[in-house]
Amino acid sequence: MTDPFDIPAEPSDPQFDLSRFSPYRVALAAQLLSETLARVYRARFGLSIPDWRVMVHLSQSGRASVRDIEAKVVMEKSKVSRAAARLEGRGLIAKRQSESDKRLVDLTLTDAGQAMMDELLPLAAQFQRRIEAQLGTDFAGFDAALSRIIEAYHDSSL
Amino acid sequence: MTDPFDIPAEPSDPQFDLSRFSPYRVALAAQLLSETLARVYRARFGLSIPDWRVMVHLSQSGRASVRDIEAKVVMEKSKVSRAAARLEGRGLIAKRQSESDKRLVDLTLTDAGQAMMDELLPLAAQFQRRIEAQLGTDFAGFDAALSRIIEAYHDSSL
DNA sequence: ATAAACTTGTTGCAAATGCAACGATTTCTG
DNA sequence: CAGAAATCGTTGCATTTGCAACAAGTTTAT
Repeated sequence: MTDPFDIPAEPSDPQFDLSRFSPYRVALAAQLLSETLARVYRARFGLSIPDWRVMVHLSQSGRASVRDIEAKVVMEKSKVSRAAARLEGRGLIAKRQSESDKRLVDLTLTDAGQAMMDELLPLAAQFQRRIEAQLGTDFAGFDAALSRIIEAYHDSSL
Repeated sequence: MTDPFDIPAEPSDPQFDLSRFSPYRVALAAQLLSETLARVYRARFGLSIPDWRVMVHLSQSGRASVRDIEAKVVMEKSKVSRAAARLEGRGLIAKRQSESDKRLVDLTLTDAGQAMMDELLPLAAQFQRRIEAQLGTDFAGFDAALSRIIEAYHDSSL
């Protein structure tokens, strides 16, 4: 990927405003949304955000290895591994060595984990609807912009 | 309990898609942008992101207390305090007790710090222009949406 | 067939983080 | 004005994080 600063040079504004800097604004929005959600996850389900991401991914994919999750939800594999260990300890997921490739670990939700997600996912869907309502007509551009950013910077980073 | 691996794993809520969940997408975009920038800050200036935020805020405000920075850039005060200690150790900022209120600490850039920002800020401005170019017509809605999110969740969180 | 190279998941370790507690100061209240 | 309450910045502590190293397993190349 090209150097982030490698664009045609122009006279730079002497006035730089942090509060208008998009990377800062995105980080701030992410932090505020995460904190709001994390409070609910933790209070109602005892889940950290890494825990939550693993659970949600498993509820979608049905079965996944640590590596699958690492790639799909963009978390360090050690973070995934530790989340999986916690969740297994709580009986929310099951871990098994894969038959086809014994390096891999198959992760699946247990019945208890499935039950938790049946309760949790509607709340997440509700939150999503709330955000879309809050953003109104700006949501389309917002979502499109996120897609662009995620695609543009995906390979250049981990 | 049933063996989780006996059952062909089924997604519990086909309606919910993590990759479409806005809080997740914002967090991912923030992470990718932060990693891209953090590489540059660290490689070229030896600054972590907390360091960078403190430096940028000081270059704007000229003088600020830990409390000011905590509020403006939404970082824990201990994080600000430690960043300030690091930066003072490197001679990039100066710390002194405030005259008017002796609980406060006045933070200012040193000449060395100012020189670093004179080199750094044009790169940041360049990066901002690059993002705006990448997002094209979606940038307006994107930026408006960020404003709404930041405002809506600002008080409900920290 | 076999050694080298690579992949996967876990763990040790150092650094970063969040939170609470604290001393020092200032402001509030009666 | 005095005592209580609040604010500010730092620090101790436990937890979390990222990175590198590692064992176990698989693929590649000769």
